[in-house]
Amino acid sequence: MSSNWVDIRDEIRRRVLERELLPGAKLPNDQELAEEFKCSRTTVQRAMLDLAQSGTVDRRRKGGTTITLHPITRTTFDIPITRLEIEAAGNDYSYFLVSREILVSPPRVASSFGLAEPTEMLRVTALHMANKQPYIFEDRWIAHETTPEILDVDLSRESANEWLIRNRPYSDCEVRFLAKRATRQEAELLASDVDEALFVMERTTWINGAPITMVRAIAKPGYQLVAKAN
Amino acid sequence: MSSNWVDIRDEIRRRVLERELLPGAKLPNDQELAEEFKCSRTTVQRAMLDLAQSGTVDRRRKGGTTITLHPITRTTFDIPITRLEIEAAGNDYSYFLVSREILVSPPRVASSFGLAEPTEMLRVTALHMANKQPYIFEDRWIAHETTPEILDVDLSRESANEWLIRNRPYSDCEVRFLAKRATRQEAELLASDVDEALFVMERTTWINGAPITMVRAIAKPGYQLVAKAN
DNA sequence: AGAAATATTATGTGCATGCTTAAAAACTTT
DNA sequence: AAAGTTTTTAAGCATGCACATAATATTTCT
Repeated sequence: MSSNWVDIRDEIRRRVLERELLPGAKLPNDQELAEEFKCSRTTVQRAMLDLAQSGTVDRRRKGGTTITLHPITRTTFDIPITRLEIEAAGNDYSYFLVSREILVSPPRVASSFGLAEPTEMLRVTALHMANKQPYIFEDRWIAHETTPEILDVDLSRESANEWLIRNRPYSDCEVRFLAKRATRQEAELLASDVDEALFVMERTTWINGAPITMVRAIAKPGYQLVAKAN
Repeated sequence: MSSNWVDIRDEIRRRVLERELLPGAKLPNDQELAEEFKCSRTTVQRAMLDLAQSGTVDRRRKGGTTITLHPITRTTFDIPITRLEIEAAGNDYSYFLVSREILVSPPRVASSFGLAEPTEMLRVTALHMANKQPYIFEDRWIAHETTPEILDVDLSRESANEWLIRNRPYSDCEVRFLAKRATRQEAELLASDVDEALFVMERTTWINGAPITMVRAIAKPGYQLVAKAN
């Protein structure tokens, strides 16, 4: 007769779906819910933690628990290592280095790191391919002041992507998604038309405030990032 | 001297960052960690729950806890109601209905719902504006078989977005992000060039298997979706 | 009346303990 | 050796209890 925390969570969700609980509605306190569901307050707490994390309810000390007033769509995306994404889809992965040079970062890159001054950085561009077809074009800036070892890595064999993920963990990461028109170079490498709309995943990482890398993963035409919400 | 769960989580994170724990490494079991941190197993469990949810560790019964072998970037995006997003940025929100008609859904839409047959649906297009400037163009298909009440709503006053969110909760939601070239109509409405690359957030929702709505939110040129990971 | 101090209350966190469950490992049987 | 069975192990779940903390409500003081 008594419930586990999943049952409680699902029952609250059901009440929201059935409109027995409307946005802004106040729930009974944990103690009362525990009595209703014939379980301990700890179990209710566990269910409420989950509902709060998914954005279904708001919890405030003394204020109690309320159904979120303005429902949002909360989605979690996992951005994997490109090689693994390709292999997971059962395709053959290959990679080649397009360019590698040391340059002063343009303002766009410096400002993304929160740096006032343009700095010398290692700039690497590379192409990831699935079944010999272009898949993702990677345009990367690496703060070689923070990660000097990268200068000794043979990037024509191993992608900077993987080397960094394995050897330089980060403490902070900012992700942005955007669309951009294909430049002539991008169009050539990704086998698309110039001016085609391309989907871009941009990631900037730091370790304890020091910049590590900023990468634009520019996907082939038609690429979609999919996730299930809730 | 004893730790709370946040301290434990942060210490494990630190060990990963400092490469004291490498990907694939096995952690001591909860009991041993509890002794190390001089706290109860429950507290360790709480920290591990958080680390598992953020994708830092993998936990398997009997298998124990290991540092995630292939680190991924896990990001949570909250997609708010457009009006609230605009108002939160301190801008003035306005909205107008562009079109409203009943049409047979094209294959692209039907297949997004997982429907084999094309079905009659209500198709609504509308423009959301910030400070009188175009912000997001909304191209929506509504399964009026599932939600007949929508036919009586005055969509020139209230956006379908808000009416649905308030009146038709969903049990399942699929989100996809992509880039598309501006059509002539989109370019006109969003004050962009034809062929400009536009960022699209597409959401499809169901309630217990029955389709509710599919919406393409087509953002103005230059729009970026930003999130902090971890 | 308005400000400051105090009490109240609901959630948050932690502890000790025991039972459940999935999966690996060990063992048996074919 | 392969296949099936049992055992063991480590994480997951649940309980009851106590104290911490933050936000609100109430009272006291000026």
